[in-house]
Amino acid sequence: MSTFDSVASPPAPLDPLIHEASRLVIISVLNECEAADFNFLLGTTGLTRGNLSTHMAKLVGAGYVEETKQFVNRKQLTQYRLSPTGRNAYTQYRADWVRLTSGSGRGE
Amino acid sequence: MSTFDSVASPPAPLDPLIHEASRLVIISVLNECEAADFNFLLGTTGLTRGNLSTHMAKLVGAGYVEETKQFVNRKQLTQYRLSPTGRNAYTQYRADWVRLTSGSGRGE
DNA sequence: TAGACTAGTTTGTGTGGAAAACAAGTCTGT
DNA sequence: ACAGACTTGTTTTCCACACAAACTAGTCTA
Repeated sequence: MSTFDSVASPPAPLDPLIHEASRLVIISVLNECEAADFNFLLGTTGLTRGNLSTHMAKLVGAGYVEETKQFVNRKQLTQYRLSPTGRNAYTQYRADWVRLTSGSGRGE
Repeated sequence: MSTFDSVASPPAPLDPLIHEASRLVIISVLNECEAADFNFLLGTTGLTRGNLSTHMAKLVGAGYVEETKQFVNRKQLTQYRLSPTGRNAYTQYRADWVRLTSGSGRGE
């Protein structure tokens, strides 16, 4: 038996889908704005189209974000909004992050 | 010219060296404990040896962590501590993260 | 109807994180 | 004193995923 066998708890694993930097930006934007379209996110996040597209696909695929596609003025308009699941996950993520960076509950 | 040209500020880029989940755990542990040895980090982070080794190498390489190797009781003992640079970077990272997740300064 | 623009998606590529394999040294028993 | 197990890390291999370039689909202008 080593000195450590199960002394310290394995830290809360920080939902990778949210923790990834680009998606964290996207989600935090969506958390403020009730809904945001593709171009707005493009501007606020600074991502390329391809990148934004794949990240959104993942978030939608995970059920964190809801997608609405429509045509306005004969143009495609894709809008995104955080789902309740996504909002919960984001809240959970932030709590985990704070706990992690504040020393796992032992107090600073 | 598109609707967005430089409307929203490209968000603060969250130092990737710190943001990566495993290293974030490591650094936050080091930020509490004045110094920690390899096995202690192994226990608290839950990483494998190989993994921990490579992450520490990166942190040391970046100057965020200082490494001290010695022999105690004929055994190798490697200790790590956050450097001033690392501590600053960590502080900066946390500030960036908070700003990001609080809505880029527009206030929640 | 050709060419440019908008709005997004799909496809390659390279980085880098995770675990397996390896290395170097120590201790224990016989 | 030598074989085998254990400790303490390091190196190597593999694979997932983020990024950007290329592509697709539709609209507008001349």
